[in-house]
Amino acid sequence: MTVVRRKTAARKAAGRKTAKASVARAAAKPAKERILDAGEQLFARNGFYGVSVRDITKAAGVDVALVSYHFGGKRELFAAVFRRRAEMLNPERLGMLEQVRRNALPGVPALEDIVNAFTYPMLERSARGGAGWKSYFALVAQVNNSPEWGPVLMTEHFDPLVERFIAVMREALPGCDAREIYWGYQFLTGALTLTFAETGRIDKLSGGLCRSSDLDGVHQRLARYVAAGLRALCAGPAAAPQGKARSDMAANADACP
Amino acid sequence: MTVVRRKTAARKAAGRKTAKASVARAAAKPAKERILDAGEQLFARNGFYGVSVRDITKAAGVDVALVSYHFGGKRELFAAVFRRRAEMLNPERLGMLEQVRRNALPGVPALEDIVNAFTYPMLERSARGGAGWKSYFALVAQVNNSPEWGPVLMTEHFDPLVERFIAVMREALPGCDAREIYWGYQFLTGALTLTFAETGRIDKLSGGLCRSSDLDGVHQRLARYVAAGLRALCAGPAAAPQGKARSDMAANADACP
DNA sequence: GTCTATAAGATGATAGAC
DNA sequence: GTCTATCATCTTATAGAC
Repeated sequence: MTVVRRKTAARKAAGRKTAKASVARAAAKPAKERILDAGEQLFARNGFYGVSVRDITKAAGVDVALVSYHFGGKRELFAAVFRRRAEMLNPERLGMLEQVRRNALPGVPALEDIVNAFTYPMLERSARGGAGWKSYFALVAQVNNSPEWGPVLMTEHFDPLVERFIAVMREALPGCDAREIYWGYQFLTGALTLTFAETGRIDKLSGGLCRSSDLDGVHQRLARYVAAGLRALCAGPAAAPQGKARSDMAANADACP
Repeated sequence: MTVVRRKTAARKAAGRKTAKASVARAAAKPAKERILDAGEQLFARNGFYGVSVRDITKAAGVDVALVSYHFGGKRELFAAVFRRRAEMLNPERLGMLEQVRRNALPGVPALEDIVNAFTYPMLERSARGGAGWKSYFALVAQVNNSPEWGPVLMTEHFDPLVERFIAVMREALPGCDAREIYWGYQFLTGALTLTFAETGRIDKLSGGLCRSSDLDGVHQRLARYVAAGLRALCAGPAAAPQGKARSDMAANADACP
C-alpha cells in the first residue's frame, strides 16, 4: 500500500515478453537509446534512488541485463543520461554568447543579453524541445540541489561553460568585485533550475495567475531580474537593507520574537 | 562495489546491541526524537529513496520497528521530519514581517526589509542553529526542487506564510502586476534553497573566492539582489533585453547556431 | 546484442514476546 | 515503548545460452 507509486507505473509498461519486443521494434530505436530515454524520464520524476533498473528497462521495453551491458551499471547510466544532452546544449549556449559579444562590438554587451544567452537555449528546449528535454531539465533541477550529485555532475558538465559566461559578465560590469558576480550567478542558477522543476507550486500560490509551465513568461522576466540584481550587488552595500537589517547577521538576531 | 556509499555510512553507526542501548541512554533523548534527528540528517544527504529505514534506525541507535510504531511508516516519518522545524520557523518569520511593517509606519516597508524578514530567520539558523538545522535546510532544498514532494510539502507548510509575504510585497510595490511578484518570489525561493543545499559548487567555480557555507555573505546580498530584481520586473518590459532578445522566445530561435 | 536464470542480499512492514 | 524474528518482495548485477 505504501510502496504503490513506483510499482504501478512500472508494471503497466511491462506487458508480456512478446509485447516487449514488438514495442521495441515499433519504436525502431536502438536499445541503448531507449534506456537513456526511459531513464531520463524516470530519474527526473523520482531521482536516482527512486527508480530501479527494472523500472527503467520495463518502461524502455528492453531486458534488464542491457543496462549493465551498455553502461556498466545504474550509476553509470545516470551519468550518461546527464551527459547526453549537456553535450548537445553547451556548444549552442557558448555560440550564442559569442554572437552576443560580436553584436555588441565595439561596445560591451548588455548584461541582459549575456544572461539571456545563458538561459534561452535551455528555456527554449524545455518549452518546445519535446518531452525528453523537459524531463532532462527537471533532472538538472534535482541534481543542482543535491549534495551528492551536484558537485560531481554540475561541476563536470557545466562549469567550464559557466566560467566563460562569468568572464563576459565581468567585462559588462567593470570595477565590480568578482565575488558579487559569483554569488549573482549562484542566485541565477537557483532560480533557473527551480523553474525547470515545474512543480506547479506557483500555480497554486497565485491561484492560477501564473503557471509553472509558462517558460516564455520566465524568459521575459529572468534576464531582467538577474541583470538588475547583479547591478545592485555591484553598486555595493550602500543600497543595503534599511532599518535594522545590517550586514552582520547577528545584529538582526534581537529583532526576532 | 557499486552500492557501497549507503552501506558504509550506516554500518559503522550500528555497533552491537549493547552499544546501541548505551548510546541511546547517553544521549538521554526519547527514541522518537532520535529517529527524527537521524532521518533529518540522512534524508538531507540522500533524499527519501536514498535512505532506508534501517539506515535511520541504526544511526539513531534504536530498533527498526520503532519507525512504524511512532510514525506509521517511512513516508510519514519523512513528512514528520519536514513538519517539525517548519512549525518552529514560520511564527518567527511572520513575527519579523509584522515587526518590519510596524517599524515602517506610517510609510511602507522597504522591499529589502520584507525579503530579509523572509530569508533571515532561515539563513541565521542554517548558519548558527546547529547541525540539525543545517541538515533541515538542505532537505528543504531537495524537496523544493522535487516534482514528487515539492507540491505537497512546500505548499502545505510554507505557502500560507508566503501568501502573507506576497501581500506585503504588493503594498511595497504599488501598481505592480501581481504576476511579476509571484515570479519574483519564485526566483527568490530558487536562489535561497540552492544556497541551503551548500553543494560546494561555488567554491570550485570561484577558485575559493566564495564559499557555499558563507551564509552571512548571502544575507548581505540576497535581499538586495531580489529587491532590485522585483523592481525591474515591475518597471515593465521597457527595460527588457536589448538587441535580438525580445519578449517572444521563438523570435530568438534564429539566433542559435 | 539480446535474452533467461539466478545469485546474494536489502527493503518496508508487522506479529508477538517482554 | 521497545525488541526479536520473520514475511514477501524487490534490489543490482552477472554467468552463460543464443
